[in-house]
Amino acid sequence: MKTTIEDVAKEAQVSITTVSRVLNNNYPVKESTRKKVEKAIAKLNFTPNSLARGLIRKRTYTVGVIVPSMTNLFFPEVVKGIEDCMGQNEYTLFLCDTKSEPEYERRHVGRLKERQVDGIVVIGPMSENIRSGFFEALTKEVPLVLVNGYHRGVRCNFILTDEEMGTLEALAYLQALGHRNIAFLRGEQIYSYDVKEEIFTRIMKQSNIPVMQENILVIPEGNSVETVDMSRDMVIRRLEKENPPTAIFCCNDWMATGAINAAKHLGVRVPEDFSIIGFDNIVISQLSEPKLTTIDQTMFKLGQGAAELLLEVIEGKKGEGSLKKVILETKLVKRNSCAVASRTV
Amino acid sequence: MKTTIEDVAKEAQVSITTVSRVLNNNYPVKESTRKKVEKAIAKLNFTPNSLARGLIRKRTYTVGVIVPSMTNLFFPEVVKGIEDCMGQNEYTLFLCDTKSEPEYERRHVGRLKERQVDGIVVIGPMSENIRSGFFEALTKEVPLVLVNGYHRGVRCNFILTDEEMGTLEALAYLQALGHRNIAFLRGEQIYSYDVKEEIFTRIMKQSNIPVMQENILVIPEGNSVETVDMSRDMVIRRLEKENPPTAIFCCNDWMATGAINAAKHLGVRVPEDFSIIGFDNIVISQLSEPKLTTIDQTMFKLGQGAAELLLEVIEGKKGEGSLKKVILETKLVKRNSCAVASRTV
DNA sequence: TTGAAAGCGCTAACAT
DNA sequence: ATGTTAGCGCTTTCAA
Repeated sequence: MKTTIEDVAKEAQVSITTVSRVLNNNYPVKESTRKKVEKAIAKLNFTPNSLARGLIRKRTYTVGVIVPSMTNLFFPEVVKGIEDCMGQNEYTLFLCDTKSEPEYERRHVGRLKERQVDGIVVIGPMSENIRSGFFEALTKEVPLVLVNGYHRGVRCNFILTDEEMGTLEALAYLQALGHRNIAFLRGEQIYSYDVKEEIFTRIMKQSNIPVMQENILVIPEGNSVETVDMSRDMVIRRLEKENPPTAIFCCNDWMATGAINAAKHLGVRVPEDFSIIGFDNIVISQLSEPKLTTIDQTMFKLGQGAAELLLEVIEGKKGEGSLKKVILETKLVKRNSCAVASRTV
Repeated sequence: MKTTIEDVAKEAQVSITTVSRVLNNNYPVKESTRKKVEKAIAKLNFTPNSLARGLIRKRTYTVGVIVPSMTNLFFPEVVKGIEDCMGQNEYTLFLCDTKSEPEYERRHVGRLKERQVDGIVVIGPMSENIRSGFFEALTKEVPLVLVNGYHRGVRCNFILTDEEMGTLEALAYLQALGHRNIAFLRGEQIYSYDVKEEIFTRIMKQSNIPVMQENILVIPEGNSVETVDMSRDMVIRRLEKENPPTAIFCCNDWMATGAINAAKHLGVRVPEDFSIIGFDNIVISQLSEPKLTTIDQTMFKLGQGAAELLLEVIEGKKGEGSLKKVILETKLVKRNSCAVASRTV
């Protein structure tokens, strides 16, 4: 049998209340008594049961973190930020992997509620569950923060990076280097790619550069190892065609890595003959030769920010009425994959 | 106020016992009663409180997972394996990041015990805590499985990959390709590097190849982004010296990536002029050009295996006496960074 | 097939 | 400064 507060009380010859008091250090206890109790605790190797504590206090000091994938390089970075902040506040994290299934996402939320978490943060929430009102409803039940995946008009707490500004900055940088014939590489389906493409098109128009359809490159899967090879092949094909671009904007670093490999394959020099800019600044952007110039999504900060926001909501307990949308700035990280355009169109 | 089982009972006009029975589906309940209760549950949007349940049952269906780092590419893969197995068994994971601090590791264990987890798996446990007997003592208190970090004579449940065999296989492969002048690249301190170096030295001796001290390359930090650049510089220096090796064995894929970058920097062709073999098969091994030949540590399986082993221990409840040591085989993954030696010493 | 009642280990009034 | 006691929300005998 596990030792309980009662065993400790007996051992120290005091009441369980007193033991509780030295445990929580929230009421005056005579020094000598405290010593006795502490000795008993040590002797019995007593560990308080936080289930019982949580049951009464209605506070568990746990939060749930839901991610679409553990192995994606982006999410662990965010989780780290959350853990960094929450850990300091004595919270422990539940981690749930949805494998990008809306169904699993809902199920995990259910389990977390059963476990009486003090709050939930969902990184990259599924569109389906945002649109259906699932998260709006959840917001009324439990402190909730969504990281990225922002949709207009959805009444939830959000924290996100300003991908529009980031795209703008990347494109401006390329243009400042003299590039006019710029390709755009994206994956299918995901909302943030749409946003980026829209901005790409707009900027090209504003600069009076006709957008060639051949310069919009779309691969099926945007966020995995396979993405690298898909991107590589796609870029090779484009580079071999007429009027090859002098630069490429990639919607994330996986794609940009593929672009670097494409150039290497063709003997095209990066950045002298071909400039490549990525997005996210995940760890692989520092692994290539040359190292990738990219837009930093500051994932660690995103995590910290999510945690801070969640803490606010938990403390606030207002539930509704005081929803927040926090937008973090992106940052251009200049490394070695971009240079002045060597030729003009 | 949250709705409780009592509210449901009132709504359905039955006793809480009956509600509990339909919740757990463990005693006969008349169909019509069940319907009533289910309707009440739905109407009140009732979620059972698993703290209360855990308090009674002495079973929480939670397990703690402790990792030295979230962002290391190796650990998330293992965690995914654990989650895959545990998730199917209705478990939820607590995730704890120790930042490689023995002190944090101990503190997290303490918190997990308070939370009454049914078991704990520690991935890459800190040597300090293994040697001090901390984990041996813990084994007597709670179901515990250690992933890697095996030390002889330590009475804990272990699961690990056979790194000795893996090293052997890698070296044999290199030799079969005709390489005799082989370099060895490692980081400091970590036990598994010691094991690998020992084998390297032994094999060289067995093959009557004098081990040149210049061929043992040691960098300070073996397991982070910085490792790539450190390795790159280290390999460049070696390759520029007398009698350069025709192949290199790298203790992990970060180092191997650095080696590839070194070759690229020097204009040395991989694999034609220089063969590189890595270890682990983390995701970056598929990103480089050429793709890395490496030894697969089957991290996902490692995680699954750990989960299965933990489940056994939890069910078994024998606590001691029945400790297990599970060893997984590694696998040589032939990709494109190794080829027949172009010259001999 | 159902219900009453005794806790699980702890906290927090309320006494003393 | 310390102790008594009533629960927190649930499961599980035991009885009906």
